[in-house]
Amino acid sequence: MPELPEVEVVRAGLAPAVTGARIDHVEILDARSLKRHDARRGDFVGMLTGARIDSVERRGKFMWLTLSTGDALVVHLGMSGQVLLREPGVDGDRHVRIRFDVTHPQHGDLVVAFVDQRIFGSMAVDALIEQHGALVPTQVAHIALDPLDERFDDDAFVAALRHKRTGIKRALLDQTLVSGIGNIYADEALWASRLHYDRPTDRVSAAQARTVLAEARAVLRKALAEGGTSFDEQYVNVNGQAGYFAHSLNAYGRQGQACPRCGVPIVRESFMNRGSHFCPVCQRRPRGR
DNA sequence: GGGGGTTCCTGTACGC
DNA sequence: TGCGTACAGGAACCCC
Repeated sequence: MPELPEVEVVRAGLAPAVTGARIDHVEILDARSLKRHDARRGDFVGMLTGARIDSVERRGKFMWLTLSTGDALVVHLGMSGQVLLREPGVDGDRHVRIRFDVTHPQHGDLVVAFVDQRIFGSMAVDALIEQHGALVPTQVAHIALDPLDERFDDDAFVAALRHKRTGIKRALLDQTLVSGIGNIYADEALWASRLHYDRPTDRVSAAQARTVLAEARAVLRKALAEGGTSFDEQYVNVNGQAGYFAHSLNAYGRQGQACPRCGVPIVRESFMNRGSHFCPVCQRRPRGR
């Protein structure tokens, strides 16, 4: 499931292939993949056809292609989204929702396929606004910077986290506080920090907040270096290849297996409609929870 | 106004 | 074998 490392792998693979390319043709195979597109701003196909792709950007789990028209094509992969690069005429990918025919001045013709089994992802054409000295789509403006962004303000994060009145995992998943972290890397960062997922944020010390931020950074960087986390066919890079980080997980998906630190079996609990994996010894449950 | 529960969606795994 | 059901979760949305 795409979190920051997976989206960045896709962005980095897409950028050299499509930067400078012109969008010749757009085909919508499933309009549900346009749920983020505001039709009042214009027709999706019409706003893209003929546009040149100038760059491929990312903030957190959102990605966007800046266009010569001044707009951006926003991409969110959701749970199962993929962006695949294909040779023209090569069909056969399942669950293709939107298909783009592009022409690159050096690389020639290319097909960009937006594939999404569960349709939690989507695409949209959106206006760009200036923020933090950069241009971002309006629908991405509320998303915080991610911890790998050099402009990320550690002190502000620590203060905002401790000011909240919620559990620490819920806060880590709050994309307006810090972006790019999803269920897998939240569990991993909390395991590395020896913090229980339901620890109240107003009872997290400044030192602990810095630790969990540092561990989140470390796990995101390591996963990025290994090409992201793949459990099945739901996450692949633009060439359809899986990442290797699943082999490096310490807590996520390891319920019943020994904690790599203390040997006690990892526990999985349902929390926020998803699984939370933690070591019951290393990550003590907060009192009264 | 912020916290937290619900909802969207489909392929896979599993039980009967 | 086949059917029904639970499960996976990012983020918008809504209610309190």
